[in-house]
Amino acid sequence: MASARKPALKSSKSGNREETQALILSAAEQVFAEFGYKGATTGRIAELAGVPKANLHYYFKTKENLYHQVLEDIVNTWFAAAAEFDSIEDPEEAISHYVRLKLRLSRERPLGSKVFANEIIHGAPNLIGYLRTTLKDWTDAKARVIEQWIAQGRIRPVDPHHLLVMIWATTQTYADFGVQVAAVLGKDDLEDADFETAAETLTRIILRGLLAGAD
Amino acid sequence: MASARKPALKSSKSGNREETQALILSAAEQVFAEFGYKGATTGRIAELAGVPKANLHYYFKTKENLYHQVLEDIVNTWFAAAAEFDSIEDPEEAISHYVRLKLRLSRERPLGSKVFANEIIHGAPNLIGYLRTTLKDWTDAKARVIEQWIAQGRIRPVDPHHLLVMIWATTQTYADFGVQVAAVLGKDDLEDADFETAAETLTRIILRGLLAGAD
DNA sequence: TACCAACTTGACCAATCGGTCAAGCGATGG
DNA sequence: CCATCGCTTGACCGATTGGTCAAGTTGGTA
Repeated sequence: MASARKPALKSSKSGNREETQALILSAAEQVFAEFGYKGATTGRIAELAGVPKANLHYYFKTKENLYHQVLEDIVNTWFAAAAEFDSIEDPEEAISHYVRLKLRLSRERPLGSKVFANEIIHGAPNLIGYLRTTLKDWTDAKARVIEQWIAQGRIRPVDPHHLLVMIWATTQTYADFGVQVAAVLGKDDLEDADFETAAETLTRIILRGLLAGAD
Repeated sequence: MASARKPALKSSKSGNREETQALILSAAEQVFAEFGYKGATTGRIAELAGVPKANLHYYFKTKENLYHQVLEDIVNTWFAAAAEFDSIEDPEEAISHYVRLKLRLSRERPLGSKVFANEIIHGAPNLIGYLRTTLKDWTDAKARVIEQWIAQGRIRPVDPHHLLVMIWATTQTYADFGVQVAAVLGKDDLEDADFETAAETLTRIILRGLLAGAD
């Protein structure tokens, strides 16, 4: 034998099962982001993934099924990232960190953000339950922390939920509406420097708006 | 004669030409907003407008054509609204007005906002020219005004373009992501009071962030 | 009355798409 | 060597959809 392969359970000829699935999922994210759910075709996804369409349907029973997986992946990524930040206790540091974290996700995973945005814009038919339970709970918990900061006089009084919405909106816009932002900046694409300027501008305005003086 | 009608050019049996076209455009905006370009079907649009599909194609040659009209209507509305604001000269008043204006548009015309958002998310294939010319020019002009404010020490130094992006993002999110916002607020739909709270929160944070003290 | 232009509409078609299927392939184990 | 199992794939199908068409209908006009 030339070498001992390491088949997880069974081996196969080209790549292993998980590799192919990941390839399809990645292609699906890209195509769903670019064309929307209905506009995406399993044929195009398969082509981008480099597999025949029938093979795609071997790993994912239906297009809807595949879409659900893509959505779930994205939501999990975001949620895992959000957890990392939950512990910070100083308002300035916490908000600054969160803004930069979300901005980095917009930079690194814009396609996922677009798929998510698409889903929400169309009424979130597949995520409404998640929004009303998991996301709402997380938001409420975060809002309570913000209210504590307000009660302690550490930040000015603002509506905590709307503050969180504001942070989501301003950071995700650099992924979802990246084309528009780039256009008004006179560029073809957003670069690292633009994200750095965005982070500076956002944190400055929001933090100063929250911290400056007493009420 | 019972009454003298006023046929624009020629009369017809049910409604006049412009009325029917407006009906179709309104239905199209709704269906495009809900299902995206590809997901929208001319059949559904026609049904919602109360005309046979063939009649829809009599007034609008192709689906793409109809979509262009919907987009143009929205862009024109926004641009007309933006012009109304251009003259205000005091930073605080100007920004407060602009935020409330855009928030009102999100409240009153969320479907148009969603169609626009959809188009941008998918790479703005039909609007990239508009973004790079008309919108960029308007943005640059506005940015110059903001830079004057900064030079005059009337607001703190921030990147003017990113400030404008911030205002767009925060206000349009209440239209495009209304379902998500409502969900984390624990409601089924956003109400007038929510838009008022949003306006308060946004203007407070942004204005205080811009105005507070010297640098 | 006769005619015409604008408008309406049901029936229809070609193209696309999601999904199926059966035949085939490669490797493992007996 | 053969049987089996997981995987691959080209060909195919029914359903949907954008768009067409030809036969109407309506109302104004000469």
